[in-house]
Amino acid sequence: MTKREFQAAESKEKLLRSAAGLFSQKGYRATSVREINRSIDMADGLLYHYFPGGKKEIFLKVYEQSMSKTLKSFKEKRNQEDYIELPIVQMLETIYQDFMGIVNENIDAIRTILREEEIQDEIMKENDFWSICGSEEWLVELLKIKFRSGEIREMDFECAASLILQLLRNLIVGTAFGFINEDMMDMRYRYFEYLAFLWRPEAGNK
Amino acid sequence: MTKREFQAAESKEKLLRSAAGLFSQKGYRATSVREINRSIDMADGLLYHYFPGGKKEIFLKVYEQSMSKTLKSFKEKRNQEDYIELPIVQMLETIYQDFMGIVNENIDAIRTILREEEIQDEIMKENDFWSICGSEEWLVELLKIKFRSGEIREMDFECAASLILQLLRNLIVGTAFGFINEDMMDMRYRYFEYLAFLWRPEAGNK
Amino acid sequence: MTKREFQAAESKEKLLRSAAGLFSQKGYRATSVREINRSIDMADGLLYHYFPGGKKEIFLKVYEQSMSKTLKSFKEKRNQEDYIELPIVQMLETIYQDFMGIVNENIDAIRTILREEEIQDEIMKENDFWSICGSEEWLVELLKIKFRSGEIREMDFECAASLILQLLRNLIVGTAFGFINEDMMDMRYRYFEYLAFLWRPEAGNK
Amino acid sequence: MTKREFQAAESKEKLLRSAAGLFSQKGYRATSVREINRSIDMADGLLYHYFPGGKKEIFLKVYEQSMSKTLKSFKEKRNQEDYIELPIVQMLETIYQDFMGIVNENIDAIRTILREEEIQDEIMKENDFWSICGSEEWLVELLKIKFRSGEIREMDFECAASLILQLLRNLIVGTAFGFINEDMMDMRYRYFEYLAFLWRPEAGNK
DNA sequence: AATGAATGAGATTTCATTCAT
DNA sequence: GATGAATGAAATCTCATTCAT
Repeated sequence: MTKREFQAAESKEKLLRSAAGLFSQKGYRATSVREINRSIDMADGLLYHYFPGGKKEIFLKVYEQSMSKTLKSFKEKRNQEDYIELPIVQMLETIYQDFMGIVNENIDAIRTILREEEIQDEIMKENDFWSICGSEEWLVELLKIKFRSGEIREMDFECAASLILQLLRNLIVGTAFGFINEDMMDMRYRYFEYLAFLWRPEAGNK
Repeated sequence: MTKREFQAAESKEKLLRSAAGLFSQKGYRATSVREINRSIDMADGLLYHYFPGGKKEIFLKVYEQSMSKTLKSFKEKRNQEDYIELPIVQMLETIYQDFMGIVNENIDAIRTILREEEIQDEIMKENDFWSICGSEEWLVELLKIKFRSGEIREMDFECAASLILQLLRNLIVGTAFGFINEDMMDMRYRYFEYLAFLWRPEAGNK
Repeated sequence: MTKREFQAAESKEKLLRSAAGLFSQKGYRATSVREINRSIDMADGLLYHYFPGGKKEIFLKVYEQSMSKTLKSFKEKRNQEDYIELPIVQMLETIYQDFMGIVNENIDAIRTILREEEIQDEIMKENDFWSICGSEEWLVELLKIKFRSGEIREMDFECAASLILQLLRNLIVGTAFGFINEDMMDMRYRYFEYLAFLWRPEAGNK
Repeated sequence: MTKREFQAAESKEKLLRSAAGLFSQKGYRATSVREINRSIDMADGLLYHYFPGGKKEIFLKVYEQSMSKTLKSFKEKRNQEDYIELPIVQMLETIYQDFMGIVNENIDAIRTILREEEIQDEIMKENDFWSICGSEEWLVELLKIKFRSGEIREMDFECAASLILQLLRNLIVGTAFGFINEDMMDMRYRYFEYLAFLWRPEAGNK
């Protein structure tokens, strides 16, 4: 890579970073192309050199970059078998930690996409955004293993998995829109214990 | 009320109705003041006579109107004691029905407010938007009554109530952003049965 | 008409005049909307108040105004029966005078329209621009009358009329593009005498 | 010529060819420098190496090339003495054929130059564009020869020649601007016969 | 109360040209 | 010779808001 190629790549990267920041701060519509350029002292025309599609293209690229990373992370997590060894409460807490870690890293992109009607459809269709927490099979399997090992009682595992994922999805949106506060977060351990209690094998069956 | 005052009130009402429709259809930024005026054949300047704060004021008024209705509805529902008589599954279904009925009536306003960052903070602060499903005490009480009557077992009732409300809150946002599809809706009865199963008094305790 | 309506009409008229002048001076593409506004000290947005279609609409309106006047003038001229009384050379000269008078009044519009590929098709189709010298029947009739009165000999009158109209059309384009100079204009009397000579009834037939 | 010089000449030629095509297709203003470069896969800066005057210079060079060929062709034609042998109608048709052949080959350049006001003056002044059909002496001579051989009668030969050239000039512009249709073209034989008829030596003089 | 003409800042985008590499 | 990144002026158009009538 020559010096020029490096500089070019850097300029493009700077544009993407600047755009990502502004988009997440102010949203798509409220961020002007001029602002993106000014924030990195770049001439107005250059953005169209790197992104001929203009504002829309740079937004989609910003998203693509961030979202593909996120989606990959989610899939990797699910395949890990670390969860099996843990007792129920710790298992739920670990899933939560993993999930929220990824969400927090990408919260800006998630919030921005959710907010921009104009652009949302294109992104949602192409990328199946909500699939990130959609296919619940891995969790169903996990619960069944726990059942077979006698840690939890028999029940509608699909329902259980689905409800847990709904809670996780709620975390994403809630975090993005700021209606989940610290108190709610801190209550989670109590939630997990409550679930573990409900799932406990019945005394009479022992 | 003089004839003039009546006319004025009528004009204001027409403005609010038209604005509400357009805001929910296209969002705040994408709706132009001119559009609002044209849709009811009103001169451009007149809007500032009724709403000196301009577009922003009219948006806040639209929201206020819609939200205060919504909040009132929620509170009324919660005070009803119809839920007590019902068996668990029916009780959950009825709560769901009541809740979704109100959400659906106000879904446009909800969606618009969630989407418009520029304006959201002002609204959220003033009105404690999320309080609509926040104070869970009424549900805690309900569950306790059910416990006392022997329909459900003892457990962390605050946790149980909180989780149910989280699910309801998820429904609001999910419906607003279109990521809850029919299938998910239809699964709810299975959810309710699953919960009723988990809550069932243990056989050994009888 | 109130004072305000008058002012509004005046503003619109000023815009049209300014646009017409600049378009004819520099052409459509080379004239900027800003220039039009600056030349009459008008705010940039106002043009779009009067002509929501922007630059294209104002151009078409300028043309419409000018062209409809022109087309009407041409048609009126042709219906006049003043030509019949005149001897051949004077008749041709009078037709020429009438024709060029109209052309000169509208030469800016004609030149601009001819030049602007982008816009030409729309105008040509809607208005049948070249019809202004197209239907030659009136001239054929005129020549036949002259023949019957013995002033000219028998010949292919349609050809004769068509050629004369081609010369007139040439005058329009030539004047518009500046390749007809004064000398050529001054030669016209010689042309007319030449034609009169060619058309003279043959000596042997007398 | 070194290899370098050869490459340079080749690059220049490629630029000119591509530019000529694009200019004639879309006009001067509507053709961007970038388009020219892309069409031959050339770096943006290189055009200024070969043509320091930029877009304007390349346009003038394109025109020069095309126009000088055209002008040369016209002059060559006029010097040919093939016309003398032919009877009047065939003579006119042959002149027409020769003329239109040249016009058609260069119609793109002609149209482009006529359309681009910005550039027209420079070209017209330097090259006396309309001289291509201007000096009518050759045609005057031709007609005089025909008179002396008894094929046509005496008349104002300069007028006759001038009128014929005006018709030819009309053909150029009409073809360039597309207001000469097939029907008009097909009528030309009738025109020529009409002229031959008018020019016929008078019966009584024989 | 009502009108709509007027304002002007600001948005996105294009493009000929320059210049360091 | 060749590259394409960088520049920035300028173009068209939108829109919330003001104000004379």
